[in-house]
Amino acid sequence: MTSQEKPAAGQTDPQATGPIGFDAHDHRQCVEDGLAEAEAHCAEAGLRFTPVRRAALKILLREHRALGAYELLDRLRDAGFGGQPPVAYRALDFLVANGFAHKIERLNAFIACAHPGADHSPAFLICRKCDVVAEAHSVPTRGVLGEAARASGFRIERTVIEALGLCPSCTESAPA
Amino acid sequence: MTSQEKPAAGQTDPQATGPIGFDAHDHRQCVEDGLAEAEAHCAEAGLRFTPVRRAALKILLREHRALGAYELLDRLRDAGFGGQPPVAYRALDFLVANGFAHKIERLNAFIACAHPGADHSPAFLICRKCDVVAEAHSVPTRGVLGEAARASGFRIERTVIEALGLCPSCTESAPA
DNA sequence: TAAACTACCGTGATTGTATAACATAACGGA
DNA sequence: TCCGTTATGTTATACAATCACGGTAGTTTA
Repeated sequence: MTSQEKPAAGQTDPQATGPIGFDAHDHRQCVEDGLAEAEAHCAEAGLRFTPVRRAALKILLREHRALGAYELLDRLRDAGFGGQPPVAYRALDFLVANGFAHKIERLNAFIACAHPGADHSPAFLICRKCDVVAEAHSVPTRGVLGEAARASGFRIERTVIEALGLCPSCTESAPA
Repeated sequence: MTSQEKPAAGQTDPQATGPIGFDAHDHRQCVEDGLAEAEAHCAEAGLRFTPVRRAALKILLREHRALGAYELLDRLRDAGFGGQPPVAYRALDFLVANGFAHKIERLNAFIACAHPGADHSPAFLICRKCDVVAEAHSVPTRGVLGEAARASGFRIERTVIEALGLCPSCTESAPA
């Protein structure tokens, strides 16, 4: 784990305003927005937004980067929840299934959704140097996959679209 | 593991002609082609196509589906090579680094390249029912990732493009 | 009100994936 | 022949994910 300009190791300062995706914004606000959004969506859909699930989402929102399952588990334990793997994985399953978080396959890690509420197919830009992750939208029926699927009669259900490389700021410090 | 129209469990008959990608072709031939292609490429590029690496590629070519690292390891052990994880992973690293095989992130598994020789960015269609994998070409600078990268100044180095769903034949047997 | 049901949570153990760390053997050039 | 590089073998361990079991709390049903 490379935590660079973070105020405290292991626990990000919720007051901080820092880079998300690749541009800056009010971090404190988006944690609250994310939780409120999830709360509303669950209430409407009859889903149970339980304490563990809420805590897990809060941790992911605060961090605003991809977190491994065991990292999340550590923090859940610190927060007074169960400390065994299934505790984290069940919460993550719920969050991912309902679009509040995404799994980054390349990293075997999870990140809070940057566009809560929307039912979408995400695409990610992942910086290999500073671990920042930016989320964009993709359209499964377009692009190479869509063409190949149409041509062969394949029915797409989910897509994994991820790019690994250097984010703008890391590109400057390590050119060529 | 769901091996459907395979003649023997665990060990594919090298004489068989069966579906690859989603269409049929001469399987025996493509194993030999793949090995010959790799051999030639290594000779030209000054790479060492050692016995383990050759055996690993042969196993992947024979199977023609995504194989887990430990599955590959078992077969390497059966073939008289070292039985510890790094043996498989180092062979896989070599094959992937030189484009003779690809990793399917979604499955944590590896598959022989279907277009040997070409330096390319692969995209995959993965059937969740029969585990067949089809390989297509993608162009990193196009599509959602390319647009997002250009817009933000991100420099793409590698991409992971995978679709999960139902292949043509599985779609028929399980419609809706 | 009590029984039955369901969904969620906690825990222990296990399997699968991947790499670190270190020692040895094989190859190639000075 | 010596030496540096590369590949392999081996041990151990970190990290990821799931299985299986039992308990609990809330709801439904009678």
